[in-house]
Amino acid sequence: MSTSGTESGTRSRTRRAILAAAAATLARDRKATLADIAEAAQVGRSTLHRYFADRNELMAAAIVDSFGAVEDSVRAAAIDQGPALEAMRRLIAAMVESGDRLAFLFGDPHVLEEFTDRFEPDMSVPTTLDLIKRGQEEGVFDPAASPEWIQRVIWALTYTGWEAAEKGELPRHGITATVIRTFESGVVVT
Amino acid sequence: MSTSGTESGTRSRTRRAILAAAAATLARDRKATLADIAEAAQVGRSTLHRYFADRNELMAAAIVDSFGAVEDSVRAAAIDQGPALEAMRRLIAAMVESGDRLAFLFGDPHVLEEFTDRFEPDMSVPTTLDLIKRGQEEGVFDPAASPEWIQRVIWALTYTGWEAAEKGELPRHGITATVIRTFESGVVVT
DNA sequence: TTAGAGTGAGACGTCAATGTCCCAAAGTCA
DNA sequence: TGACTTTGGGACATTGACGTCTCACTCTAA
Repeated sequence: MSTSGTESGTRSRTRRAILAAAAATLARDRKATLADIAEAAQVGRSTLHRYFADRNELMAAAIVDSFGAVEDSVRAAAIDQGPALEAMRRLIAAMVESGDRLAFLFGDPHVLEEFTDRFEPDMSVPTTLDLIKRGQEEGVFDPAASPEWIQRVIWALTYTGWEAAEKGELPRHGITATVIRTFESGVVVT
Repeated sequence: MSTSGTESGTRSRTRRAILAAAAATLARDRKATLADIAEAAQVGRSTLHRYFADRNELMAAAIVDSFGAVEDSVRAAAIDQGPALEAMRRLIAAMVESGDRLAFLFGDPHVLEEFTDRFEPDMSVPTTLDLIKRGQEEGVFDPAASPEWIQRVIWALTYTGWEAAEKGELPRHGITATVIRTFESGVVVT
């Protein structure tokens, strides 16, 4: 069960299917049972327990996994390069792409809080704040808003876009543009 | 137990304490047990059951109650009067004031969905969507954004403001101004 | 083909939350 | 004060989710 050891292809695939199903299922229903998750992963409940002894272990692993997925996506956006405004657009696009994972991680405020000690200080969140601060220094982001507030707004709008698409109110391909537009200019015509 | 009958002052007070505690507690922890809610209401668990037979009944009553509280608050904002922009500012202020109740109602998407059939919206209260459409006709709200999207943005920002204050990142008295500013102008300096 | 890896189904036992009931104590009002 | 209302706390049974375990079956790689 050590993460360091090499896993057979089959086991590795099953493990990932469970983790992905956990994130996707819990993002849509926070009260989902382990049976629900196992079903979503097309796996028996006993198999799920074979990989993750208890709910906490699964949660911790799913958080680390989802966080890693989001990190990869954000890393690919290279948000420390180029003008802050353009970097922010790439960041938002990357976050929207990780919709499921983000909704799982941030949909329930308690999810992350209870597991903050399970993983090491990450790269993506601090760099988001870095990007915001850089943007403020460049004079493109509202200096009256705290970086923390702006970060919350990004999460909130991204989640809202994901949720709207989830309910069919917004086409998937339109999420990014809509979120970026609202994030940048708000809703009032000037 | 009929809602139509007159209730003694004591019972009425107890009932309201339970409903308010339910909304406040569930807004902060969606997994709160009935024992948690009873404790928050400073009431015995058996007393809670005396007023609400089961969890569903309590949920339904709490939703109706919270919805009514928000409706009252919104009605006082008279959002069908005056310029749409100013009406929107009053609406947002009213929503921020109802922070707890809104966080309870909209914090978990499933809460409302499961109980939509339990209550009818008060038709005498002008809806948020009406105000948004009016604003678009007046040319003050982005015509490229759907009214539903704008409504979601209002909810999301209000909730974010409430949450930020809840975690001490934002002073209570600053929520409204911050939410309005972000809602109207976004985050990018033009 | 064959041994071993991996799996599904399901039987248990456990546990926390729930819902019901009762009764003594405290509160309320005439 | 005395009748009536309301409450708190505890005993109890029920339920659904969990976690553990076994066994027969399927798949995979040599």
